[in-house]
Amino acid sequence: MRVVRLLRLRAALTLLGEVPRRPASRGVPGSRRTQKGSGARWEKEKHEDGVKWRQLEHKGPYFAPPYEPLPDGVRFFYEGRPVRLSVAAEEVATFYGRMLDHEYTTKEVFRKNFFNDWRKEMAVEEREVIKSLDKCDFTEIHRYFVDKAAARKVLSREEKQKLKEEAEKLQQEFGYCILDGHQEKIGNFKIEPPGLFRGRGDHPKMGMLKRRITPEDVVINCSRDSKIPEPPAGHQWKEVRSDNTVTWLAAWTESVQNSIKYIMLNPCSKLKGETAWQKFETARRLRGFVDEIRSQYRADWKSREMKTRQRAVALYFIDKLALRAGNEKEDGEAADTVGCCSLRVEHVQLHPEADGCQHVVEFDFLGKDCIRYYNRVPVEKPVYKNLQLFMENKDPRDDLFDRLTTTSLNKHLQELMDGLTAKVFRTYNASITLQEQLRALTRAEDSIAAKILSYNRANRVVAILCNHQRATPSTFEKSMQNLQTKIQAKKEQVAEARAELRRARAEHKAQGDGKSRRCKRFRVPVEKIYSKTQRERFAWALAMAGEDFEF
DNA sequence: AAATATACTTAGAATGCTTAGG
DNA sequence: CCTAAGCATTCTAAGTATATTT
Repeated sequence: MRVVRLLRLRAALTLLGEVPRRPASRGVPGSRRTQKGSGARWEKEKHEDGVKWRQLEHKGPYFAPPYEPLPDGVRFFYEGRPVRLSVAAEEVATFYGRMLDHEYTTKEVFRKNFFNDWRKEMAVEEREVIKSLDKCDFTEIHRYFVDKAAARKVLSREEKQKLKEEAEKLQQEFGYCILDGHQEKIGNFKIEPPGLFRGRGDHPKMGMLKRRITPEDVVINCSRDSKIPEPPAGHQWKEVRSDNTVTWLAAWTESVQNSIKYIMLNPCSKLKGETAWQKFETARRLRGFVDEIRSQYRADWKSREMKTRQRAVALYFIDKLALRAGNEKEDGEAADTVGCCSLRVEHVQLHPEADGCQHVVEFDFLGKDCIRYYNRVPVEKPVYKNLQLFMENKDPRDDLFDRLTTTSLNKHLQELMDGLTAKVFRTYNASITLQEQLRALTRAEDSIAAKILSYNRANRVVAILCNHQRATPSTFEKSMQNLQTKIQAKKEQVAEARAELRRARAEHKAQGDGKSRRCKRFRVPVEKIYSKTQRERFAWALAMAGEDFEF
């Protein structure tokens, strides 16, 4: 289950933590900051407005290794006859061939886009021959990559070790930068390799060729007086600039959506940690304004201005249901998904009465990543009445909030509280929910195992609020699952019984253990909850969270 | 004021690694 | 031991937010 990890930690620490007394990270002086109020330690060395660094030095990005042509024995067939492809066409063919067992290759849009882009890479003669994807046979190519993957798996211990060391060497060479005198880990130092675009849901561009990026596509950002990264031999950077108002080290434009991709720092870096911390401070500040804001939007439900009413109802949804803001998107460029402000009439249904409640709104729409949001919620009467009004004389495809944009909503929020935007409500409500759940579910005398169970349950509640979920398995996987359903059910029963036993044992042990019995209300060692990486990433939170920290 | 560009966060899928159970 | 389930990490698509341009 995926849950916004920052808020998880932040709120969890408040209630769970045996919090280590150690400095947050290098560059942060040793003494622990005071428990409430501003995060003086993390604010130290603050630059003036908009400036993100004084010094930035790095080695540039790591490029995908060049294409290795297929061995002669691996052939591509057209209409049953082997056809020798040019290197350029072959490379793109391998992108498709290796995906043959993926559901994508059964989708018409994917196939059409791939074939269209593939033909562009072909030589004239190839293009004259290869005219239909249905007549293409990539099975040998596919087999080749399957075998290759299998061969990797059965490598000897030493060979695997060698591969690991090579990866480590790469990490050492390209994975770090110097920012203001400190070494920092980079998040994504590798340029994305070429391949076929894997858009989610019904993406109109799925299958398109994501071009290979060369140094000539890449803009480097570093300090003027630093050692400028060397482009790979025989190449040049598109541009080298020195802009210290941004945090990225390198950038390029991706060929499918024409959007800019960035090389940036790892979340454990000071820079990222600071902004994450600030984000929580903003959400925490909202606590002091939220009552006022709520009575304000309630009053606005009766405003004479339609614009204001729409804004007030939308804000109510964002607050109550943790919906995303819902920016507009260009159609034809991406899958048809919506958020709060971009909801259409077809996405909501009004029920005067349902499930024994009055004024029920039924939401059914695709949100971020094409994850379905389905919910039936009783709402207050004025909200219901307003929705009826907003839907009057509209087509299903019309905007529900036709007088509202994310920009105007955020402008309004900014006036209510400095730094307030729509997404802050998600952070705020998720954090508050986790904290309340932890309070409700845990007791001081619980064993550590029981507390962890409560913690996981609390997170599940937050996940439901935020509609975090994985896509349903593909039809292929589904049929596999069906075959195994019976076995699975039995296994689960057994596993559940085992888990129960283990839990009982753990509890027994914990009860008997004097040390853990002395635990205070929420104490659980932080290692039990967060992996090393997570603890590094949230060093700032660990450093600032005191015994009595509350969100 | 609408469209566009830019920079940054969020989040699911894919992949890698560890560990529990046979 | 080996295997596979489950967790962690990596990858990159898809969001949000806002500044700039038209």
